[in-house]
Amino acid sequence: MNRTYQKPSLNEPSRPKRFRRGSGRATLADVAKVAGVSAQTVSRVLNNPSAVPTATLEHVRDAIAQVRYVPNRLAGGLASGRSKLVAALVPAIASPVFLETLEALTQALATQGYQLMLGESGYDDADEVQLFENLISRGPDGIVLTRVVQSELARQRLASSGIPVVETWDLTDNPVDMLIGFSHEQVGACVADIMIKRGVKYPAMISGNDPRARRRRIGYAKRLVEKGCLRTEEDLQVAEVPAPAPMGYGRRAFRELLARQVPIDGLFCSTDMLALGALIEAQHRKIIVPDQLAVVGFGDLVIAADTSPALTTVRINGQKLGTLAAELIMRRASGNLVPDKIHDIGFEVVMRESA
Amino acid sequence: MNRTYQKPSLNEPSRPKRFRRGSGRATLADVAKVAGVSAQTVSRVLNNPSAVPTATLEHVRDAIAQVRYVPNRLAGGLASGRSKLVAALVPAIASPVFLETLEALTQALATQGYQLMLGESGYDDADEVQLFENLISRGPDGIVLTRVVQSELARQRLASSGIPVVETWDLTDNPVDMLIGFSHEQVGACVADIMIKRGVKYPAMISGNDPRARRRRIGYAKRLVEKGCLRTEEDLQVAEVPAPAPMGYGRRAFRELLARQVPIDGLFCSTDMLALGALIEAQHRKIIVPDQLAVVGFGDLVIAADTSPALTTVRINGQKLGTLAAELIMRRASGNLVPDKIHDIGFEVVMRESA
DNA sequence: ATGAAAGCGCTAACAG
DNA sequence: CTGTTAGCGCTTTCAT
Repeated sequence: MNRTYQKPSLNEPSRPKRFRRGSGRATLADVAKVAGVSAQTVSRVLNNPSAVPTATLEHVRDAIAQVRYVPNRLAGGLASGRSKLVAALVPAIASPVFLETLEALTQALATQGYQLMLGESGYDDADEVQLFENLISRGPDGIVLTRVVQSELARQRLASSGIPVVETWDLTDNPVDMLIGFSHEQVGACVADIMIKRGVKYPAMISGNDPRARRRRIGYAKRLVEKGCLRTEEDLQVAEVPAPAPMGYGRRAFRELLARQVPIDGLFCSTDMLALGALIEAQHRKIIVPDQLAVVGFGDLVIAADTSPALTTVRINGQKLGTLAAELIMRRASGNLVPDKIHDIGFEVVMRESA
Repeated sequence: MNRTYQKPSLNEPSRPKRFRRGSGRATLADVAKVAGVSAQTVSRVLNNPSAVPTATLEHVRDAIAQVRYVPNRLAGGLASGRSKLVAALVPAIASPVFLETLEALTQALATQGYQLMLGESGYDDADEVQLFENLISRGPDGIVLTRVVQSELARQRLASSGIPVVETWDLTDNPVDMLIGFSHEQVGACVADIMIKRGVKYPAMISGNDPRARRRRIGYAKRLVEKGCLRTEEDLQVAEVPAPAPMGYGRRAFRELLARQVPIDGLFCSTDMLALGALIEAQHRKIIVPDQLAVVGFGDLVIAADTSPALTTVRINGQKLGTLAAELIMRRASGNLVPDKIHDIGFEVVMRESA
């Protein structure tokens, strides 16, 4: 009998009075009927095959193939409390900065059958609670934020949901739960050191208007003052642009900086995209990088190695970050506690030609 | 009585013998108890408020706030057959090409309370069926593919799942369900026309190795032959690079092309990233664009307007595509049929400086 | 090693 | 307008 299995017609006279039709797809019970076992055994074949003898295993798997059974994980998740869904929230999907993280996260999750839900938070903090509750209502086994939670209310709601949370791309002393990040102030300070080592006299910065870019700027300005390159932090020439900033903003911001008629020989851009824009504008104006102007970016996007001149920048290991986030959550989901809740993954200065 | 509502303790002596503890979070029933109504009424307040008088509405909403009720959509989805989840599959998350589409899709879905699940398919077609079943098992209300389904088996499985499917970024005569795309061959032909109009004598191409880039190439070569610019399609100078191609590949591919010692005065790059790479390499080698070399890209990434010279390219309205995909799926989910299953959204040539 | 029963939290269907 | 009942398809718990 090789015919395709047919679910019993819904119009059979024996159906109960109060009736709801299901999805029409094969269910565990259908497989069980065909295989001549109970639904429970089929479930075991799927979720814990080692508890089932080989003979039964094959038998049931044949039945699964025959009825083209596709599990319903909504039902499974409801029953077990484990949805195998992980939610991630990024400020802007179109921003290339988090792509590497997101990709690593997705891939690491996929290896264990987890699926990513993606949400967009925006750069402002409007309605954090609403945003989080939307995710929580989906019953994810974990939530990854590419930010630190802002409001106290949101913190409480997240914490009381009992769902593992990983805040990333930033450092804070009291994370909601777990944290993977690095110090933006230190990044700024490091870039200042590069400038100073190059003998830069007139430092400037093009900065996105998001909180983290601002903290890189503060670290940068502070160190410049410490080293005597600047009198006060306010003396730093800064052009601020709205995040997420496309390359064109970098060109324009650099023009604006030049228009101030103040000498500039060192430029820190809060993202590589902005740096690329500045580089292009410099080339356009025949300003020689790095001889006349040192340029440093942030992020080490794939483009950074191939600009002309190649961009000196700060690399965040987004892949490591994403993979680690996935690991922490999956470890938690499997019932294990995570020993280290705070991970400072640091950053790396990539010296190339532009500074 | 303003105390926070407490769920009855799980250790009460009256609990049934066979016992499963839930998530510990408040449920509809808890809200109902506090509000002094039935669970059904609470459900109506949430999903169909117009069917409930204002007084009850407020009453229930107070109770919801009091117990900090967050709905469980896994349960809701299971019961109603509508999960308010939409799955999207992109070849590579790190590829900027689909970002605009993805962002528009996410945002359009979010307006109606839908949530995106993101998956990565890769550029090869390994295990399409597996990939799709993974998504299907999550019970999404729709599936958006940034590709056309390849294998017949995968087509059947998708179709028989009954889930609305939107294939995008391509055109085909027999879509699984709905389709939003444009003709890659026509894009290639259009670019050829630009080249010819510019008087290009020695056309070349840098192309990703994915099927759609190849079809753009075919359209390009065909038209060049038709117009007598090339003797045969094989005469086109092509450098092929692996997709998804970062900018650096464009630089290298262009070098490779130049190393062939064949004259080149027109270059079509299968993506803007590749074009940017070629542009940078040209600048590096003092090849004047567009005077000595016309360059045309594809995609109209945000960078394209701000390269130097500004990049002439082909624009796909990713935002429109994403929004439309969301609309089609949501219309279907609300029970309405979609009149037009195939949407050719075309493309737009954006003339800038590079050609 | 396998099965039966109970229930996860919600909504559809029906009845009032 | 509101409540009761019966599932959605699965896993947990317990019994064999």
